[in-house]
Amino acid sequence: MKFDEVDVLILEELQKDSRLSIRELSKRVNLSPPSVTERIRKLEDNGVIEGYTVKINKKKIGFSIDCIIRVTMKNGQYERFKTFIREYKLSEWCYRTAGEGCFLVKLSAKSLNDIEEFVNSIASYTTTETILAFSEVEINNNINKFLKDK
Amino acid sequence: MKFDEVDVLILEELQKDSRLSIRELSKRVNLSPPSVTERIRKLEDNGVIEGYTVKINKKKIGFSIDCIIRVTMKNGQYERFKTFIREYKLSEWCYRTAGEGCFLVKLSAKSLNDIEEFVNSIASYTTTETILAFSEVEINNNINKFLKDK
DNA sequence: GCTGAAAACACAGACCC
DNA sequence: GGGTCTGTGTTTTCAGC
Repeated sequence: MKFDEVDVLILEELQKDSRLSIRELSKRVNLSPPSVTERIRKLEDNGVIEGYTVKINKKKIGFSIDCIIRVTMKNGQYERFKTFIREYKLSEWCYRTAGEGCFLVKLSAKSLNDIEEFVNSIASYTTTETILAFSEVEINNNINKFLKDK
Repeated sequence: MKFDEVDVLILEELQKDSRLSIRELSKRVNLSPPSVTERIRKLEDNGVIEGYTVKINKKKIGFSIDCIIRVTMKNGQYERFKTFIREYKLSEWCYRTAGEGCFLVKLSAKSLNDIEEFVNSIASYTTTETILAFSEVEINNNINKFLKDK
């Protein structure tokens, strides 16, 4: 798809605040409101923009422990695990991985007990390695970081 | 903080589409627009709502490889690595971890060559284990999943 | 890509339950 | 805590260029 600097500017501004009005957005990128609307529509149609969401601070609502768990299937029951993890109440993301282990899962938990429960609940058909996160290193995720210097 | 079902409903709707107007939001949660505005303001002030952002599909803009790298420092140069990773052009998130390894880093890359470059660039003071992601398992991240059944 | 006018919306104040 | 009304200014949308 076509994709110019103005599109990147729009994505940057929406990344910082997706509730910005079209009007304010149009001022920041020096275009008229209808033009900005049209560009956003195209980015949505192309699937570059998947949606707009709110960032919720999980720590503020009691989920103070982040951990990543490496899950290895004992008997190749991949689909069983996938079905389970999609709706598991503490799961945030999950990747099917190459190398040691079969899945990498991120949990957001209230206590270590939550994590023990998780591990126990899949222990019959998996083995696990639990990696506790001490802290998160804040990363610059501005889309421009990925696209510049080419 | 206080936190009732209506607050959860508001967060759910904003999670699905943060560009909703206050009016539309108020219809969906059966409250008047001023009340919804006030609740959102409180959620923002309390830090539960950290911000509003756009979901960008990285695959659509050429970043088709996801990988997670376990980084171990040879000489404890944690700050050096943190400073590096914060602005590294392919990094998406990073955790300081307990257990084997010191950091877990997620990269979004265009090619395996990108990943080789990353590993090479920190090889002098770290050792790494690269975990390629075959695919992502789509997780239900509705905030209600975390809060229900208590 | 732009403008311009009509319709929809957000916000603030005053007031009440 | 919640709701309404009303006024003001802003924003979106759509037609036409």
